[in-house]
Amino acid sequence: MEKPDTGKYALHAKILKALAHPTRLFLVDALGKKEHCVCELTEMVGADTSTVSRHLSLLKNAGIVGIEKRGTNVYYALKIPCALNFLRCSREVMEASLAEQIKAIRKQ
Amino acid sequence: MEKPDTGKYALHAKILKALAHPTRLFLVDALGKKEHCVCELTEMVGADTSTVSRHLSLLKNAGIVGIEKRGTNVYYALKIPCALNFLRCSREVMEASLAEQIKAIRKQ
DNA sequence: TGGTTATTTGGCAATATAGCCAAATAGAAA
DNA sequence: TTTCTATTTGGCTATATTGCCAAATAACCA
Repeated sequence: MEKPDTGKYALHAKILKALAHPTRLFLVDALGKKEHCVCELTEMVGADTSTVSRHLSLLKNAGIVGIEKRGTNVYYALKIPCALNFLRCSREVMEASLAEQIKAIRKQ
Repeated sequence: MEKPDTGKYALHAKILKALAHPTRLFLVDALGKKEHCVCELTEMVGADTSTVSRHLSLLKNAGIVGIEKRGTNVYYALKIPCALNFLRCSREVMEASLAEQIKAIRKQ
């Protein structure tokens, strides 16, 4: 068994970290349906443009989304469609975790 | 489409965040094979006991692992086996992301 | 050219996270 | 009881993350 902080675990954690934020999950969900420019996403998210831009560039750095410039707009699109499967998959974990937590509360 | 910071996305992000650390991924991997006490895990991880204990309690709060006290030891076990499927699933994302990043570097 | 719009980036403050050491706690055994 | 071991928690520092505003940049249009 490999120790943590070796490549494998660090890399894996990096990807999870990139997705581990409500706004970024929202963005990935939205981009999974179709590409959007920053202004559209800003409108959907309801935060400052600069904030949304930073979240998007973080996702870009993780290799999850890509960009295409058209006119003054920058269009973001999901580059890794399997990220959606992964999210669906992790939602099961979320639901199971929730169920466990409810059980734990009842036990108190 | 639901806005971020509503329950669904926040909860999902919480679970991902709990897993988004090299040491915690390592711990989940180890506990996926069999239960372990903190001292065993500390040995495997190679960090301070207090650090490992804190990572474990974070996983416990997320509902991912559970404990059983036996003697002076505390045994941790994976409470949500589907977390392993999820990790396998997210590894695909990691690999795809890596491939995309390599492509991006080549383009420069 | 100058002006307008979309986006990114610098800078800052608030907050969260991670790690260690040392102290507190819990249980087992002498 | 005291002592020992395993684990958790308090306290601290260092670092990372988030979000906003304001300034910089980029691409278009007049």
